Amino acid sequence: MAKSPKISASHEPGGLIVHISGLLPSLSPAEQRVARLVVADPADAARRTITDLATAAETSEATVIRFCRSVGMDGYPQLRIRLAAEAARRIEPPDARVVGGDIPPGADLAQIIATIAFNDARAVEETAEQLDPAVCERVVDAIAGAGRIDVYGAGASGFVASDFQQKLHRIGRTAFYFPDVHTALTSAALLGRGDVALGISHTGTTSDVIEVLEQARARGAATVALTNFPRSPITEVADYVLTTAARETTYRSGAMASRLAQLTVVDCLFVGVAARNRARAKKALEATAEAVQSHRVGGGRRRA
Amino acid sequence: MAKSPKISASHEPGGLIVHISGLLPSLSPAEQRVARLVVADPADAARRTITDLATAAETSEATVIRFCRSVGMDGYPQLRIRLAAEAARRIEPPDARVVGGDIPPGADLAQIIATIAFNDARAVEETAEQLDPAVCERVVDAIAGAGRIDVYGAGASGFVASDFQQKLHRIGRTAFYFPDVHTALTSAALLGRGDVALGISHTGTTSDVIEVLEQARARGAATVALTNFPRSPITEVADYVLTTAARETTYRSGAMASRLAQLTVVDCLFVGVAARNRARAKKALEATAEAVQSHRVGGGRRRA
DNA sequence: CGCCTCATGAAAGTAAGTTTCATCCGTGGC
DNA sequence: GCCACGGATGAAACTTACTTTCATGAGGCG
Repeated sequence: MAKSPKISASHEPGGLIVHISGLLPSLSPAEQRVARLVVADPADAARRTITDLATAAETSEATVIRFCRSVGMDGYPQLRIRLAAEAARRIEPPDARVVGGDIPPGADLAQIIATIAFNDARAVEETAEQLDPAVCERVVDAIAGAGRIDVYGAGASGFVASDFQQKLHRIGRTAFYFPDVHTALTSAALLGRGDVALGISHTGTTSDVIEVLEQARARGAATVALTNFPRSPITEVADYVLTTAARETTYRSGAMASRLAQLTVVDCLFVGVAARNRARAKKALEATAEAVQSHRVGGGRRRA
Repeated sequence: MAKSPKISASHEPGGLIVHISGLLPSLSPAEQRVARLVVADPADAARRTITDLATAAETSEATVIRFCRSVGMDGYPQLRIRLAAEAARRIEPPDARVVGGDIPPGADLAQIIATIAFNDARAVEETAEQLDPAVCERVVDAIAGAGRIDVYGAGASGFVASDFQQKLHRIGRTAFYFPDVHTALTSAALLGRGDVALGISHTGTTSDVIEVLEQARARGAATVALTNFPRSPITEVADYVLTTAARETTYRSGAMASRLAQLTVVDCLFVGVAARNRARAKKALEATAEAVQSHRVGGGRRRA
């Protein structure tokens, strides 16, 4: 299979910290220790010398340098400066207790709400910051010109996939979503050049989705991956990689923020596609809105 | 003037750059050359090495160090970091063009992304702000103690409903979602005291959802409405009303931000319920996570 | 079991930052 | 005119930080 050059976001304009946490699972254990220190307190890390940081991470200077390279820096001094800049830009979070992403056992509901909202909003913002408009553009082009679009996703990502399918459908693009792997595989087998397959997986390791995307690619379709981890397996079967920037890992915040981030990306694609043919998209949307009108009761803000 | 080892205890409150330009006249000629370079482009200076900067200022490294001391720094690395931080802070924050909520016809993708993310994040934050923890508490209580939970929603809200159902199911609560009105009505008819019915409708006017909620209420179940409009029809059949705060109205931003706001609310409820029985919820989540483990590739980290 | 790949830190090597010190230059006193 | 004197300055010695190289060992695969 001819592997076309993969397009992914190699830039990390918005947040270095976010970028690093996205790469975290693809790092070696020792590098992860360094990464965690850096992410936990960027300003502090910027103050440390390389030897100091190495000691704190219980590893050698060499590993710290490797870590720098892994996240795309030239060397330690560059990382230091970027971290300092990042830390300065970072606005003080509203409330320390809210930041951890984790919710303390004794938390009351007000606290829970604040924490979740903070993390959700952050995920959305940071995702947008690190999204590469150029890659999006290519994906939008592909979707806008596609004969058919298949959207794949399992579990929580399945909802997002399904949502995107519905959106595309509403503006008159031929799009499908399959809750079932077998059906999805069958569909992928029928894709061809000019079609698009979009696979969504937060971890990037969902084998079902990867498998289907692989199939689609083998058939000549353009493949797009949407994941939180830019070096996860799913990116290897994708022509275009779009990443979210949800930092949460704990079970409670679980897939929550990542879902919102995924939806944000999907919305951007959707609006991009709709903008390609504004008039037609608008007409289609109005038609579909009208279709459900009879299922609305008066008294709302819509016409009777 | 001149140089005594330490003049003032070097507190340069507002800006390092400002501080430096204030000291400029008291510096020696060679130091002034350095200072001017630094003030002219702090970010650039931060990137340079000491030798580099010395050369650019047509002086020696020693003088650069002297300059560092003169402005109250320990040495060159510290200056560099402070400069990087300073430069980062200087960057103009938001961007007026993004705030409007509407996307202009000629917008490029970068603009689209910024706009959507801004509105999405805002919707999440504002929703959290106006959510009434007391009402949430009651709803959480009801759900936590319910024999059965039905979640209703149509169209885009259907995804949210479905998502919530899945979440509740994962922590061992008996929850249902029905994509079809008839089935939903049937289910509602079987609810009773101690059960909970949650209806989601952005506009609050979706007759299908209202009808089902009404049915559930008639059977004695506690009814909860999640809508953006606190006086919409759906609120009339609900014991508890939770509202989102998505301001968007145009077709483009359409149901997008509202969906995220709904998800945020749903996540809050979910975490609230999970927190009611932390141990059991955790166990259930771990068990379900384990169940899908075999559908993930590369259990640990991925490619280098 | 042998081969390979990869992660890792010790140590060697290089570059950056810091200190020391001799020189230079202007100033003011004799 | 000559000579201290003191500050400014850069060359070079020196120290520390950063980077590379390489040997080792663990884990995976045939």
